[in-house]
Amino acid sequence: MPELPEVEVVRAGLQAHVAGRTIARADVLHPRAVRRHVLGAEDFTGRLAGLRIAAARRRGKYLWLELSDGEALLAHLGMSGQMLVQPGDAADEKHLRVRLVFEDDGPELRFVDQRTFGGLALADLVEADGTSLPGPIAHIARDPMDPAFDPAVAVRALRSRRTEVKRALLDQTLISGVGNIYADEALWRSRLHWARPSDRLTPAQARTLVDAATEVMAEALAQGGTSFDALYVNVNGQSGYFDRSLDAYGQEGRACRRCGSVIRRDPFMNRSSFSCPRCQPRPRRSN
DNA sequence: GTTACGACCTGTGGGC
DNA sequence: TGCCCACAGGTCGTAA
Ligand SMILES: [Zn+2]
Repeated sequence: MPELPEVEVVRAGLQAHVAGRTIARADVLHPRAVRRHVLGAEDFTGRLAGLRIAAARRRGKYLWLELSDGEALLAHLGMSGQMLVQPGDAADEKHLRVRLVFEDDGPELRFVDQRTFGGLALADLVEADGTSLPGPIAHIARDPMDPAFDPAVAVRALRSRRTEVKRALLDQTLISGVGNIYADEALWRSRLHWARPSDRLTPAQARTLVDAATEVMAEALAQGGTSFDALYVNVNGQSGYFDRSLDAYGQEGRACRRCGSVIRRDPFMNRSSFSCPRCQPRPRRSN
């Protein structure tokens, strides 16, 4: 699903609805949802009972709940994960994977995930570059909404890679939070073709791209994120509206808003890249 | 260490 | 109706 703006919408919902509450019980309904918790589902549920949720945090597309014992409940939504705040008497969702029940009388927190690429795990917090992070994601780069994000660092990282610029932009260890939608939008705004060699971008081009990614994700967050269907929703099951503002992603056959050319689709990493043939010409060889 | 690819899942929509 | 294929907001393990 969910790229940075959509995950941030979920984080804010968790902060509002579960921070400060104490977990009474956790149920794992599908073992694959906790496959990253190496000690297994029993250990996972056993250790959560009785812990209080202090805060909901995020880096890139990863979320975590800071717990009262100093651990973190780390979550990734994968392609189809949802965090839903639901009354306990609401019927189980078809793809309900994990349920958290609280000691108060308030609603449950449900992790629902059709494709099961997402998951939850308990992890220790570690110190990385002056920031407390769950150990398993200590290698993930800062995202553009991080107050300590340094665009110059991201520019250097992108230009150090011998690969296509879109591959670099999607590499979460260089800059985090960008996925297929916002990569295509940032490239369109920067007038760069996705196959341009990342290490041959000028510093100014790379900076334009980083700034475009930052801006498009901020605009998307203001619209509640991007959603084409009921798979991508906030904790109350509602979709965002940024799909109306997309200029490239999913726009094959439509006119480019800038030049009127017909937006094309190319196969890319078993998915798609959308771009404008005139604004984003294919690289010849060396640029 | 870097890079590229298929695997991991479930579901939907289109063509025949 | 049904079958088969293409495709979907992501990462991860493996191999070169
Ligand atoms: Zn154009």
